[in-house]
Amino acid sequence: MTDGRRARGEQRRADLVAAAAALVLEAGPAGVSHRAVAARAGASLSATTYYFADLDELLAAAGADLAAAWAAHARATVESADAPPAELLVRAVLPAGDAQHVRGHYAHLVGAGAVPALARAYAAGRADLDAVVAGLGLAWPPEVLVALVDGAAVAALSEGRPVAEHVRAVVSRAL
Amino acid sequence: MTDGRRARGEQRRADLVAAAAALVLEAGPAGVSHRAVAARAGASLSATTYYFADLDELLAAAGADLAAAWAAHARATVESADAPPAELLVRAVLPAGDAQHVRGHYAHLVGAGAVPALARAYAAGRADLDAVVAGLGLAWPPEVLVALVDGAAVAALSEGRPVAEHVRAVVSRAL
DNA sequence: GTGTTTCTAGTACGAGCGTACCAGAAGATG
DNA sequence: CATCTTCTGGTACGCTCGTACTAGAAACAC
Repeated sequence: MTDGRRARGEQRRADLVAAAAALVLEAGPAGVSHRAVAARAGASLSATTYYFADLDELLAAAGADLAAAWAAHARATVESADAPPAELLVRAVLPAGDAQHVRGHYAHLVGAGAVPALARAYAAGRADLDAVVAGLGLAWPPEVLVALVDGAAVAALSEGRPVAEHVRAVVSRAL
Repeated sequence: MTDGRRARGEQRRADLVAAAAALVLEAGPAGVSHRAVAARAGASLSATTYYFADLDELLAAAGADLAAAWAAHARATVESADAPPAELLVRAVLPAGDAQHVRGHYAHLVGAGAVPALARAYAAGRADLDAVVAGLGLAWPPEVLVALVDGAAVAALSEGRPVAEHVRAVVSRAL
């Protein structure tokens, strides 16, 4: 291996980004601090400031990661094709995980547009998502279908109701 | 007036709640601190702890205020009936104000379900909203229509695009 | 080996936070 | 008048935060 330092450093950096992304899903963007990320990644506090100029940069990297993972999850779900289209739609748009993860996902989503780098990442992810959803063969344009799922999810989150269940009910009422 | 102290105290308390609600819309729930609320309401720091046992209680009061205001705004918009139904739908569901207000509204919405008192307030507000939207005479159930607007708004927020514009586009594509 | 770059660990500073406490002003009651 | 309750203002404690700084370990080049 030439230059093991570089490789080690990139691994460390990736660990920090992954830890930050996990924290976003678990505790929302506000739960991401230098110290929390370091502890989660098993690194020292200084590592976070060595690899990222400030917290915004770390959050942006984590957000780009989350946006990419979200689009990849959607693609894998739709391509598995192991359920009716409406069910695939719901599973593709909603992130996997418990209620806290879903809440973290949407909290991050709502705040993402205020950070240009994240806005771009999510625009790209959403374009990917729309393309995938269009392949489901449902009657509406993909933006409409995705909005339906997102909107139903927000409603469920605001009332503290089970998200997937409520989303399925709204989708079935619409199709 | 009998007992001017009591009346003065209730006014003070209402001022604090209003200040907290304004801060939620301007800076999101994370922007609400005892000190920020006190400064905004023109009160001293101690007033916030005198009227509210802790920050959660203050946030809950502000949230209940926001939920009620949101439902009232929707009702007034629909009852004005001074635009086509689709446009009334968009105006009723989206909060008035600039992009920051809309972002604050949805950030608060997503987090509300985690606090039982807020979940109840928003459930009541949403029931009100659904009833009002049902009166628009559009082809879909109100939950579906509201979800469409909320989902489109979240998409726009995540990409940093103008919200109302994007929501109108999605709604017109769906109807 | 020496020297250089990359990375880690530890510590420190100043700021803002939630919250608690207390002295006193303001108004009501007798 | 005096007394009691309600409310206000000011201050303080302990904590976490972002960020900066420095010393040294680790991996490479020569």
